[in-house]
Amino acid sequence: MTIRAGLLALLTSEPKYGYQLKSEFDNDTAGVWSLNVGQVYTTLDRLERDGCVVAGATDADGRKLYHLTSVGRDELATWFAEPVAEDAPPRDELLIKILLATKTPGVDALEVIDLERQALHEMMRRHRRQRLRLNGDGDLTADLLLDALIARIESSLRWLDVVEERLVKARKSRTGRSAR
Amino acid sequence: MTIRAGLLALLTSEPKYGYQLKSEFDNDTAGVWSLNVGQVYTTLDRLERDGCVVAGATDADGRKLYHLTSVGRDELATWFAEPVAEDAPPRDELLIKILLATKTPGVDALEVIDLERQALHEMMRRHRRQRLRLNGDGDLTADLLLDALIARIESSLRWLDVVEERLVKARKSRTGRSAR
DNA sequence: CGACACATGTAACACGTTACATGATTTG
DNA sequence: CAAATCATGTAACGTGTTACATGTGTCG
Repeated sequence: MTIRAGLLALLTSEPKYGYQLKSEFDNDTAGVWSLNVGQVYTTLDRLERDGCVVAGATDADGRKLYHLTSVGRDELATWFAEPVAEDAPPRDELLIKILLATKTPGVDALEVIDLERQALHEMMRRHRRQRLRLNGDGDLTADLLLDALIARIESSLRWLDVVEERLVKARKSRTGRSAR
Repeated sequence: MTIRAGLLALLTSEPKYGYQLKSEFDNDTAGVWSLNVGQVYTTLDRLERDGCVVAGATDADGRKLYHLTSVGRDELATWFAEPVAEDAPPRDELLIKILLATKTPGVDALEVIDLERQALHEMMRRHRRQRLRLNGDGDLTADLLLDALIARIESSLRWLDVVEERLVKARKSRTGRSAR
């Protein structure tokens, strides 16, 4: 739904062609969620099939321009009008993984936590570096996006600490009992 | 990948049947990511096709038991050994939506933010209520999961505040200029 | 000239999701 | 007895993803 709605959003201002949509989406998400071009075309096909867009005339350079229809406009309006956080949160691989790690025999949850922590730190470093690079570009969007990503990672890191603490505590009390 | 790996993880301790896997997964994720039973069976089919599990004999009650194979064990080990946060973060609908809302003509980003904020607050209330209910159950996992979800929502809410602030600031400076 | 960005598409597949069908067993 | 839970499955579909094929234009 994300990409589909994203393309509709990009088409509201004016008709655009596939490759252009890819570039704009990439820019608007600061390159964080770069699209595979092929996917833009397949998604456009589906949008056309569903009557959300129509492929009008080509532009001066022979590029096929897609126009938003009223159906598409409606779908987009609905997307903006309905909150994302409706029911269940999206399945989060990190959370599920850690929870299962604590319950799976033969898997040391503390090791998994450490691994994920390192990867998150690396990710955060990358984001911070990118934010520094962008600083001064005046690109508000990119800045906001990076803020969100960094904040989310920090939240994950704090959570990993909490989980680790509880595991260590549980482990200590267990060895304490068995060592008596 | 999440469900697939999840089923493998649940099968490490002993052979299990489909319905059992569904219940255990639901429990392990505190009902937050409840599985559709049908999906368990289709995923098991795919796992069998890929040689990760084999359907052995049925148990005393005639339920089909799936055993983990060495291939499955390997795949699971790889899953645990590779960090989730590898490259790009998962496409986040909320972030993309807000970013696009600020750039889409005819859409009031402040309204969208407000809507999402309300939904997030509602979600958080639900999680907190559930955490209170569970308190005393001694279910460590559920508690940890709810902690993570609440923390994530708080992080999203803070971010929405930041975005709103910047938008209001930008809007003010614009009207200030035009009103002169 | 060679590499790279631009530009459009197709084929195949993985994963997830929903809805439907069917029947046994348990329990209020 | 009726309803709910247990239990297994199938069919159809939507989205996303990758890899591949193909061609034009541009720039060093």
